[in-house]
Amino acid sequence: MSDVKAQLQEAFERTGLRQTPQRYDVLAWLVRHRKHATAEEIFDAVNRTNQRLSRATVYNALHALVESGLVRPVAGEGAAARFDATLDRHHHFICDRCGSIEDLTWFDLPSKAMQAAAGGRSVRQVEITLHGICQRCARGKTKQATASV
Amino acid sequence: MSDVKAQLQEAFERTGLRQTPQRYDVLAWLVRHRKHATAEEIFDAVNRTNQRLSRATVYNALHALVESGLVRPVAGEGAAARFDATLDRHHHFICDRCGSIEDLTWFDLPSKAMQAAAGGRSVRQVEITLHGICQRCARGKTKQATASV
DNA sequence: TCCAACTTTAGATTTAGTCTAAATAGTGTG
DNA sequence: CACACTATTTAGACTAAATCTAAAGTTGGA
Repeated sequence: MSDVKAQLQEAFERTGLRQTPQRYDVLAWLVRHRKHATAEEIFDAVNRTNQRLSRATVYNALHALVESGLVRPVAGEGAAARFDATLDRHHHFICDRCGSIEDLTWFDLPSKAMQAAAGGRSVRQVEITLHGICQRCARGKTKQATASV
Repeated sequence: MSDVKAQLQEAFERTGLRQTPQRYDVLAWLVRHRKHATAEEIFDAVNRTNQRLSRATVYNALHALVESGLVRPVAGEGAAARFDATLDRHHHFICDRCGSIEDLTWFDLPSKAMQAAAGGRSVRQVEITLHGICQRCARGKTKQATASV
């Protein structure tokens, strides 16, 4: 319990992210409930104990936490937004800064290890996305950015 | 040109998806423009040449195309919707049927090949998601589903 | 203590995506 | 070819998710 508390505090310090009660609550909830929650679920849950917590703050907190690497956004379900009609196999690269998506040439995966990790589940498709800074942005020609949520 | 046309027709036949002018236009546009477009961009573009094309139809068409494997949804930018506060490394499994997200134990990737594919880009993080049918759904205990876009 | 920067808040606003009911198009059968 | 049946499209209303805004509240450092 207080173990977790210490761990979280340490995490905030380590990343240099200012710790506010709201951010702490959001992170703590996410750590406690290991499900992959939506912003709305987090809002509802945290709001139940901490009455006046604004929806916008949940989004702010999540942004900040993702930014500093303590939380990872996962694209599930209908959260697609972009489409790709390629019939050839390839992977993707997404730029943290400008959000652009680029195709990468295909490389094979360790299917043995993958099968093991998948357990009994039947796998239809594997999706690999690398995140980082694209070459345009690296060269400082940053156009603009829309931060990821 | 007409080469592409034949290829697309072939693709429709192969997947058994009924070919309609709207679906054809959407797929053709996606093939021609290799960018990873949003539904809105596709709507705007296709609508420019094919005047009366409804927004809903673009979504319908995309659904159908994704369903039959001709188009792949890519989660970019703000399209996250779910969050995950884990400090331990892991991969994800998303069920096509019920949309649930499960954690998979970590397995290493072929970093050599990956580096090569990444070219000069600096990679901060790698994200791996397997798609398929989860064990609950496989057992027929399907609760319900929200189809992926 | 005071200031400046940062954060939170409530609620309005924007945007993406879905839904609906009616019209249209396509398919197979006799 | 006519028929009935099913699938698809349409416009626009609707819903839900996320962002924005301006004002109020916190915080840490000089």
